[in-house]
Amino acid sequence: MTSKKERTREMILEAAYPLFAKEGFNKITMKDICDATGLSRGGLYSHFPGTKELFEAILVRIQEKEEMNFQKEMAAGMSATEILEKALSLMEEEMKQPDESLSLAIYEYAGSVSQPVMNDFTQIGFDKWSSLIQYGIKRKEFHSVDVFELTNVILYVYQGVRMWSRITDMTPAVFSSIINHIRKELLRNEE
Amino acid sequence: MTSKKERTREMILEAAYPLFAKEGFNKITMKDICDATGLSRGGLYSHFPGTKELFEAILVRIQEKEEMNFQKEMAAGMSATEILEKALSLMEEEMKQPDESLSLAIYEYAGSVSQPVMNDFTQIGFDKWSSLIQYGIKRKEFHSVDVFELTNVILYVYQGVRMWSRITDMTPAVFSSIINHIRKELLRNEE
Amino acid sequence: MTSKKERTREMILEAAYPLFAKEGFNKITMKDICDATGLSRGGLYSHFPGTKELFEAILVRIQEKEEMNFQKEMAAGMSATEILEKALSLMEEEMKQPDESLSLAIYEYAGSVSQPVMNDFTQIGFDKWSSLIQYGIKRKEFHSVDVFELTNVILYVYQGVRMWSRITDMTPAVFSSIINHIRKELLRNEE
Amino acid sequence: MTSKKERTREMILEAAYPLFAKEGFNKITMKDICDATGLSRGGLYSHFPGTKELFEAILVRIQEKEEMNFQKEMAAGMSATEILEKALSLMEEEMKQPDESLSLAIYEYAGSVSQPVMNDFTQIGFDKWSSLIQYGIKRKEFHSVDVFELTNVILYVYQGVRMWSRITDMTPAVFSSIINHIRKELLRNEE
DNA sequence: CATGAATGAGAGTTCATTCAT
DNA sequence: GATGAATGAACTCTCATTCAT
Repeated sequence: MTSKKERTREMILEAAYPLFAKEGFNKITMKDICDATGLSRGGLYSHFPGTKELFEAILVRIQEKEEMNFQKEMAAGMSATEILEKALSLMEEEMKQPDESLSLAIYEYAGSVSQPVMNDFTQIGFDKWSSLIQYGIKRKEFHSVDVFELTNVILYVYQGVRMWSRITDMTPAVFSSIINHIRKELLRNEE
Repeated sequence: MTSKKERTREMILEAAYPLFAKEGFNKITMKDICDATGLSRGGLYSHFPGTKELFEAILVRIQEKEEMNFQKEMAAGMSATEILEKALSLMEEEMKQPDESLSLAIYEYAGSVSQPVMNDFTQIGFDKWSSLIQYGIKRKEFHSVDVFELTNVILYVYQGVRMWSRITDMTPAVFSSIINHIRKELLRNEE
Repeated sequence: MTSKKERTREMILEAAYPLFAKEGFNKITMKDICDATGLSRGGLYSHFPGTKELFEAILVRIQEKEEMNFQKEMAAGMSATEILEKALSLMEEEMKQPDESLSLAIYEYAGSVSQPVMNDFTQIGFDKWSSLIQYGIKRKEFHSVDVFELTNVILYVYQGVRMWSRITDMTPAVFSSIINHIRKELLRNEE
Repeated sequence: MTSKKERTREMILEAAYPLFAKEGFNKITMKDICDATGLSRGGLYSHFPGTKELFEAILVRIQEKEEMNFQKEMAAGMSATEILEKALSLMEEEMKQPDESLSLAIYEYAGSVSQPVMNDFTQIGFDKWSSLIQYGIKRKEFHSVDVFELTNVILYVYQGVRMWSRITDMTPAVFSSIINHIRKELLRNEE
């Protein structure tokens, strides 16, 4: 059974997530998190020594979730097309909810620590998509595209949209045009 | 002759730009800008009432520069391919210098004002690329791609890279793969 | 037992009173009160968000004290003359100690908030004196004067003296002449 | 002919008066007076070294006006009753216009200089009323009241009303009750 | 002289962080 | 442990005052 301390920790991360998603990293203070969790100053500090460490804990949780993707499906022999469609749907859904994106917070956080801490993150995303594309090509479901190139395009166009959708009015048509582009690049029958 | 006030104002913007580019919007304080310009508190405040307004002045200058693009070249009848190649070169150059990018600052700034101030910005970029692509298609230099779709991909993959290159180690190979993707989508003879 | 917070709050009010009495409202800064209380900036601000609210807390305490006057004595059937003499003595004492008067501070404070906050104060003073005069008249101890008129005279001549004694040299003879005037207006046997 | 410098000086005093009347002494800054006069910082400073000296210049002008009172009328043999009625009318008018009163500013100013500077002011007012009352008694128009006492009452009840009328809602009935009291104390036929 | 850009001291305010209870 | 009062550093902002133009 998880200890009380452990549960409080989870509760804090849960409560802090929307704050960071909404306001970014720099604007959020320990006081904000006290207010959001209902914990006292001292109480919060006994769990996390600062916003930096707290945010890192949130990142770790996300990373754990991200890692679980595609591997199972590919191992189970699911069709590449099917995996792709599921992934694109999810992507499109996420694009539509910019308020739940940690993007801004991640950028701010990464800018406030000296060294490139997001390398792992990028690597995970890169591997995920690379392996899916290779899997699709091997199964002749996908065009034999340049894997490196298309992976980069997918990764960064997605990041670009998530970011800008927070700060400009962006219609769903934009999201689908992006999704569509990716699909067309990969799938034969869409030609 | 420009007044002294005007010259000081320009000097402030010049000095503040790299600060915002390096640290983003939220982290920069008026004091930082005092230090960077050598002005006193009061002196700086007599020019700008806060970082928000100062940053907006920087944005206006950028926007003015951005607006001048492509139109002249197209009006002069320059080949679409040539314009594209120049633009892609410039893009690649900019990708290599994440420290000079205001991206992070713009995101933070946009998040700290209530509503979509960046719509104009996006519109300008969109129009620029849309018109170039249409121009290229009309001149049979470009594939007859979906203009809306490809413009979006170009815009946001560029923004994604600029942002993400600030916070991860990104090799030049990534930049060229992106540039290459765009080129291939548009130019016939690259197929 | 009163909480620590409560006790600190009282201590602050106690320490701030003489500052306001001596210097008025506008001249006193939160820093002055920090120095007077020995509290740090943050400590003081956690109790009061500014001089305005702090001063209001002082006013509330005074008002609570003021409200208790005369009612008990009249209810107990004490002679009007006796009550009056006690009140006049107190008044004369107060006139002699301009440094303890909040008058200036109250004027400044009242001028710095938008609308008539002192109406309650005036009303309390008015009721107090009105009821005493009526009580004295009913008991045939006082002349049957115009209650409204004499109440106003008493109230404002007192305020005028308190104010003006802060800023000119005023001899005790002035105080007694005022006190004497009030007494003569009310008491039969003084004629 | 008055020099230009002289006229600017007068203009400054004229423009500054309503500021002090409305806001008191402490709240008014040299900047406020710059704005009100349209003068530049340097320009204003070449006339007055600070708000203190500027306000003193205003006080001197007022004092000069005050001094001219009653003496002429009494010398001309005008009836005491008539002089009194004129004075009371003026008083009542002034009470009705608290916004034009410098009272608050004077109190603040006096509190901000170390020594009692308002003695002259008080003396002038005292002499004015004392001599009128004596004049009226000598002419058998006034009751033979205690001159010292009644002069004090008149002076301070007036100051009290002027002050409080700025900060509470005060009906005209209050003003007339005060005026009436003074009249009754002095005039026989009002008995 | 007048102007107004600039200085610099100091007020207001907020929070990360500590520590007695 | 948890609490929340208190500290103190740092930031925003305002003006009296100066001084080059």
